[in-house]
This record gives sequence, structure tokens and C-alpha cells, in this order.
Amino acid sequence: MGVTLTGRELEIMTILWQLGSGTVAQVRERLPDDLAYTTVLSLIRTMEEKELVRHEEEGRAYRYHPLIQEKAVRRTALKQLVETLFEGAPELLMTQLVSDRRLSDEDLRRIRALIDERLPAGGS
Amino acid sequence: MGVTLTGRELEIMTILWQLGSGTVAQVRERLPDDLAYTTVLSLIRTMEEKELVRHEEEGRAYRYHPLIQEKAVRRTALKQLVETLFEGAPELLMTQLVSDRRLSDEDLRRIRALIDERLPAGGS
DNA sequence: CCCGATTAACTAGTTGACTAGTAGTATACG
DNA sequence: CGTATACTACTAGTCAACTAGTTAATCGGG
Repeated sequence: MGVTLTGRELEIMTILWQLGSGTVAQVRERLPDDLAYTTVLSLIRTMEEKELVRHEEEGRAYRYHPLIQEKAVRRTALKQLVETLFEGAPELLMTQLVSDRRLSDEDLRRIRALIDERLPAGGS
Repeated sequence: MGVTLTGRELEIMTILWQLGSGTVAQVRERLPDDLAYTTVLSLIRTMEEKELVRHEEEGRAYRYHPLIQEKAVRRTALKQLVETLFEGAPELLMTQLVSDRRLSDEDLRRIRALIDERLPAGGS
């Protein structure tokens, strides 16, 4: 259930999300590893079969557009993580994030503000 | 970097974490899918090579003990997710969790209490 | 019009995760 | 002591992800 991507596919989608759209060459030069042109092409074609991207012709090349939203992928991945590793309990994940040193005071205040917005006024 | 497990390995580790330790048979009967005994054995032996578990002899069987902590796996997975899908910014992940319907008011209050503890007293 | 460069399509090889069978060994028990 | 049972070791096959080569088509410049 939900949109799931392999590692490489995610790298490619991230680039497409940033650019809005891109040709194979554009994606290729932005990938962290130096892959062969044909390799990137193969990946993108697979992604087109999965309906993750679509193409439109642009001169001699194809321009590829993302068909899925980053938010959807994030949601699926997060849900997956919570289910497999945090007993299906999101607050366990939250707790770990808050407990770890990873968040600055600034971050924490922002989160608290968000929570306050979300909670009905006058709670205990 | 950090402890990473495959899907099945995680399932097995979760069982070992719950039990404290276990034999192949004990793990096998608790796995969601009905795998052959030898399959589970193969998996666990691979995990022993990776130093994810160790064994001690117990009568005719081996008893396997986890060598890594659940917390370590959670930390790695969470960090991985933040880096690959949330621009390395944990507060983005927090924001999405808070925004989604997934958390009850109860959860939110608990998180807010945690944040309050964490933050230095006094001062927005 | 021809040449070099870029690109898409097709084909295929490698690797790791996952699965399971077979053989051999040890244990329990009558 | 002998047989059945449970277990480990070894071997191997399948599948998806990933990678890249070859071929053919297209375009721009001389």
C-alpha cells in the first residue's frame, strides 16, 4: 500500500522534484554516483512503466515529469517505519526524536507551537 | 554507517528482542510467514556471520542471543529516513507527524510535556 | 549530403535477499 | 541398543534491484 521506491528511484525522483522535470542527461549529472547514461535511462524507463514519471518529447530528447508527490512518498515511508520498528506507535518515534540530541531548542519550540495549534484550546 | 537489517532480519531480531533469546524453532513459529525450518536457520546463520546475533549451545540446539540493541536499529533507521526523504531536517518529519491525523490529542500532550522537560525553563 | 554526437530501445549480466532441499549428527526414549 | 526426531551444515535456486553494452534513430554543423 502506498507509493514505494527503491533507493535509486528515490534519488532520481528527488532530482525531478527539485528540477520540476528533467532529461536523462540532467538527472544523470546530478546523481551522486557516476552511472552510465544507459543505466539511468533504464531506471527511468522502469519508473515510467510503474507510472512514477511520464515523458513528453522535447526536440531530440525526452523530458520526464514526476507523477507522484514527495509528500506521498514521505507519508508511506514514515508509516512503514512506524509499523516495522516502532510498534505502530508514532509517539514512540516522536519520543525518540525529542530525546535524541538531534533537535535544537529552536526546533523544539517550533514543534511545540505546532502542537499547540493542533490541540483544542484549554486542554490539560 | 550504523546497524542496518533486511526485512526478514528485522522480523527475526524483533522476536529475539521480545524473547531475550531463542532457538531456531522458537523464532520460526513466531514469524508471520510459515517458512521452512532450514530457511530460518539460514537467515540466522547469516546474521551470526554479520555479528547481529551470537549462539550458545543448549542441549541439542543452539540458543541465539541478539548482539545489537533495538534502540540502535531504530536510531539508524530514523536517521536514514530523515536524510533520504526529509532533507536531513528532523523537524520536517516532526511537522508531518503532527500535521497528519495519526496522533491523538493524548499523544500530542505527551509529546508536548516531553518537549517542555527538554527545553530550558522560561523563555519563548 | 555526410559526419559526429546525443539519445532511446533492447538485451543481458551481476549481486544480494530470500527460500528451501539434502545429508549428516546428536539426542531422547522405549 | 536401536529407532525416530530434532537439529546443524552445506548447497543451490529464484527474484528483484542495479548496472551497462550494443544498436539504431535523430539532430546540428560543415
